[in-house]
Amino acid sequence: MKKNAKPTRLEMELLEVLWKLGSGSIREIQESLPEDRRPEYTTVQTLVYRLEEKGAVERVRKIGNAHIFRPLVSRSLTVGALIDDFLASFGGSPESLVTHLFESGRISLRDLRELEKQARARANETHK
Amino acid sequence: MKKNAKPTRLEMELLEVLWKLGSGSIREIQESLPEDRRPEYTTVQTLVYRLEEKGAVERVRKIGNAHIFRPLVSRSLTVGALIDDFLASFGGSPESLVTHLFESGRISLRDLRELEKQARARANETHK
DNA sequence: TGCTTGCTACTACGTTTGTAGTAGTATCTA
DNA sequence: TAGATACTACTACAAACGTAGTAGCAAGCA
Repeated sequence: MKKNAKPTRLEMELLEVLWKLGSGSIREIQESLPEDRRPEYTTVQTLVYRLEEKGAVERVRKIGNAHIFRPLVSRSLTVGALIDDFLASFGGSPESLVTHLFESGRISLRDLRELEKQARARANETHK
Repeated sequence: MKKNAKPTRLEMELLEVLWKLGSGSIREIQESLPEDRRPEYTTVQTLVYRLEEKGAVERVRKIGNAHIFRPLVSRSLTVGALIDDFLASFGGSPESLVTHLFESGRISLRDLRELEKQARARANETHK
């Protein structure tokens, strides 16, 4: 997963859980998933094993006979990879994406102004 | 493809070609693809057939013995579906996406201001 | 009109992804 | 300590995707 990490939809859901929990067993991961789409225990297990093969998670210790896993990739880098891939897939620049968000009504002018303000605030903080 | 249309990466590339051309034969579509990743003729053919099954394109007429295809879905609706799906997949709101774009340096404060300005301009036009 | 070339229709196949079952073992509990 | 329970390791499998080959027919050319 290290290079060009791009988890699949379900893998991403498991990773989100691990990022939130810090670490956890298969069972804990499974039970942290939203009940409406919670796969069987062994399905989650398979996914965790695949993430392990890809180097996205690792076993840190055992509790009883259960392995505890933790993420090896950061959320922000992973989301970044997803965004890059997505932008490439629809042949768009970040600007065109934002434009589309606006034109399709997914984000309002007000939102944009607010985001811009926050961005400026963060930029200032960083540079102070 | 009508409901919840979500073309795959390659399907999207073919659709982009058709949106640009208006309509075209398999051969034209294939040759409009960037040379560095241009699949074999029959690969493009398979994809076009699949798009046809999904109702994303249709045959409009024949030239010689070649069928001419044209898209049945609009680019903006399709891109919109992709964006929605993407946002759902990483559990994000449009705002968080824009924020991430900014924080990861994919878009600058200047870009954001510019986009916001353009957005306001378009908004004004629309409401006048 | 016969030949060559291009296109169609169909089939094939490896990989990825989502999904889960099974056999066996380690733990805990009564 | 024997039985119940939980977890592991492994296997399976269908659908979606990317990729392309083959057989046969149709069109245009010599």
